[in-house]
Amino acid sequence: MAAQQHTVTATPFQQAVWEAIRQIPTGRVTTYGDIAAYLGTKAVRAVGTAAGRNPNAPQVPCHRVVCADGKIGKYSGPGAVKRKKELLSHEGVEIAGGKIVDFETLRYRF
DNA sequence: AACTTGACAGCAG
DNA sequence: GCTGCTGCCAAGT
Repeated sequence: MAAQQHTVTATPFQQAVWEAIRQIPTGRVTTYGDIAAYLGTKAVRAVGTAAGRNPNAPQVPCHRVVCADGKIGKYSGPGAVKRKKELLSHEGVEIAGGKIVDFETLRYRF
């Protein structure tokens, strides 16, 4: 009888968000709003919250998720935003003035 | 069970 | 063009 294990069962919503982010290929970016729309909801805030709580760091490239205006948004850890810029720049996404260059072009569509 | 917070987005001033 | 408020939904306290 298996007692309830301490398995941190993330809610279906969270898993859906991580799966959506996981589909973003390298050198590509998407917005929280797009993910929300892909999930069929308007809860862009909830999507952002889910991304911040993402325990699958390398598997879920949440650094490829930015604001709808092409701004970087936020990230977790010290020097978070700066690190996010570096990661994106390293993947071929050019950033200028804290915003993505040719954002609409690099924007990935589900 | 209720209130507050939160990795946003859109519109008004 | 920037700042501020509102709306959205879920998770945490």
